[in-house]
Amino acid sequence: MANIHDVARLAGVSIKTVSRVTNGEASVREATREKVLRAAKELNYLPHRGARMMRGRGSELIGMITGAVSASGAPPSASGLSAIHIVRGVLQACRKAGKTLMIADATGDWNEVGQLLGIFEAHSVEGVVIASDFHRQVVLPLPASVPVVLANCFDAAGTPAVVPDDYQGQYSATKFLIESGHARLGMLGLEDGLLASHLRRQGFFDACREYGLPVSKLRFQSGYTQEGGKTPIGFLADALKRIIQGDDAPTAVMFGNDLMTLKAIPYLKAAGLDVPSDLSLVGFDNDERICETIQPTLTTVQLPYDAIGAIAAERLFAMLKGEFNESNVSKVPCEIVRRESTCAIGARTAYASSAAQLIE
Amino acid sequence: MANIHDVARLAGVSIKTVSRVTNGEASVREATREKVLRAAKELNYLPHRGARMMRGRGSELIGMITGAVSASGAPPSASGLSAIHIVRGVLQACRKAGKTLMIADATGDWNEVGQLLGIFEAHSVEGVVIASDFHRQVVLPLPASVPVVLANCFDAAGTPAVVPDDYQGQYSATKFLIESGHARLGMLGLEDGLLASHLRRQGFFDACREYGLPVSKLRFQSGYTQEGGKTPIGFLADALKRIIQGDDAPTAVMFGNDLMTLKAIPYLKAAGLDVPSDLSLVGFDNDERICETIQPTLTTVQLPYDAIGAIAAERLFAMLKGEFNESNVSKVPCEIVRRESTCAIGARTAYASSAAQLIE
DNA sequence: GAATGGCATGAAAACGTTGTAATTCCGCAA
DNA sequence: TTGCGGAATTACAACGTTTTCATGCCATTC
Repeated sequence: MANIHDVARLAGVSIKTVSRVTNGEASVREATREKVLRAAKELNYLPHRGARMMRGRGSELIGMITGAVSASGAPPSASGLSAIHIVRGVLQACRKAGKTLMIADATGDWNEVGQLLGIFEAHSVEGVVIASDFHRQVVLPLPASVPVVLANCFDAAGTPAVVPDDYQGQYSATKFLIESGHARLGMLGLEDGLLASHLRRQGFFDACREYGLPVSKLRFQSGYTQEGGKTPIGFLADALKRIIQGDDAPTAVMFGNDLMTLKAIPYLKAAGLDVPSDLSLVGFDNDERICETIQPTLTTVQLPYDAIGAIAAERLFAMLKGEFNESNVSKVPCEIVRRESTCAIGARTAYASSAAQLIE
Repeated sequence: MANIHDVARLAGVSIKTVSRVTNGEASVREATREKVLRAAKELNYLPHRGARMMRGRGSELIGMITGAVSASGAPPSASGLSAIHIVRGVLQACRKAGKTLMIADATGDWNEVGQLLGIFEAHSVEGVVIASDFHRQVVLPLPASVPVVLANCFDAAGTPAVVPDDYQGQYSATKFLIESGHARLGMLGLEDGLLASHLRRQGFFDACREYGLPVSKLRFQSGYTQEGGKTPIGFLADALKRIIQGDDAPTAVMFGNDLMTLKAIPYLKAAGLDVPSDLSLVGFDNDERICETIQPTLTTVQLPYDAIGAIAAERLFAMLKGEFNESNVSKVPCEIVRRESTCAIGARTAYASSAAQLIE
């Protein structure tokens, strides 16, 4: 393969001029430029990538570390939504910006991140997006020598991060229900200990307080977990029962994710409750495979993984351009997606408060 | 990032010795080797790819073109299994071989493949794996100037390809049922026109003929489709009804994928049929999110996407080493995965052949 | 004891590109 | 003509690795 010297010789100029032309720099006379281009074409010249990398030039390469690929197909963990959506968001942003994405899969082992960062660096990526499978705080093997943006996670060191606004999401959903006329609400949250669980509970309670609704601890249940893909149906049913039984049973229940909402529906049916006329349901995640395919279609809060990925990538691009970023953690709002599983309280038919007793 | 000089300094040797160690060359005393490795580890040293490439080594970079990422979250298409599993297989093989994977998403548009190949080439990848979302024949924008292996698809030009053996998969499943004592079989296949649909139908019929079972066209239904994520439940129910009604109703039914099996179960229940005592069910794909979580767990034929990805990558590596490959298309066997939805015919209880009439 | 040869190691060159700083070119005003 | 300023161009030094060749060391052989 011809190199820059061959082209320079053939065109009768110096190698630097060839370099200028191939990089589209200014200060090259048109006649010279054409000479060089002709020579390059004749020799079928392509700049050697390795040599370019060595000079630290922009590689147009973005790295991404995720566990989403190896987790694919496995039963969902804390959030029902696959982090592959974050990958998708990053991919789209990269494509728009003309960057190429290199993906490394940490197979869920956060300890591998350091090594993977090294590999990316060896390939001279311009920057790296590190995505977590769920919203949490992490510790990076610092200091990373390439620009890093965290997606769906954040650290104590102040690394730029993009996370979902779980608090606002649940707050908005609660507000939406209240403004639809619901005065008694229930919630079956994710397992305790998760950051999302904590934030959403807070959003739920705050919205209730703000509207003067009684916040009954009884109507908030959590701790729903999944062990090795098997859903402890019994637990779900028990928690659900505690939420919807009694005289002042809620007219709407919000869930930790769409999947548990899906699993709850048979129990509600067994209890003789119609959705949404007897009970409005609100999921979380906006997993379209669930929300759009069940009957009735599911109103839910969107966990904006696509947007998180896209925004993380854009923040990275901004950093690469040297733009300074004031706030370290961007919170992406979780919008409510209205479908058929909720209705205004006016349209609600009689609610058999004792129906919950039928559940076993 | 530390470079070879830093390591050499820390280890108290020359850079050449470090180079020898990192490349596994002989002629390094064990004590020296250890010193170097320790220093490299401490500095988190990784050889710079660019510099390596300049010395004529490969980039250790593999490209992959897929539509799986952009398709994630969307309702499944022809096959219920996401092609992300193929990505996973490729990723694992790459990791094992010390290669780094670059992923480009064709967003389902096959016309983009040519352009993406160009981008990969500009990044001097050593080779590319192109994966299809479903088993089919494709046309490449030839000639690609980098080695290419096709996964889950093939072309007429004889590009090396790795595909699932749909014929053998359905043949094996049929044989398995027959040898379990089932003498009347039904099948609800994928939509017509799909290659997989054709091959599996052939496998089903051939196995039946081989064992002298009557092959009733009536008991084979196909054409099940999905439009924009909405499942035409009515169609599924009708086809199912045609298969299981009548006096000589089948004792086992095989489906085009796990998802349609899942959707069929409520109808079978409504018809008063117990699975597996009245009717054995066999899915296709081995989508663990479905097979392992429904009751009873689903016996199915594994669509070996992971293996396809891994084998495609390994064939690519072999090509890169200059190994010549005789056969162009590798067929990966589809193994049956036994779970609870099938039973031997001896264990079968009385079967109400008229039950199908209850379905509406 | 000196010469030989094999092994472990090191110094310096080379790979192809880009960045830096210096140099040449060119048109124009003095 | 000379001087000047800015544009165009060039020479040369990096970048981090591998390769080539030279060297030091030690045991073996004569």
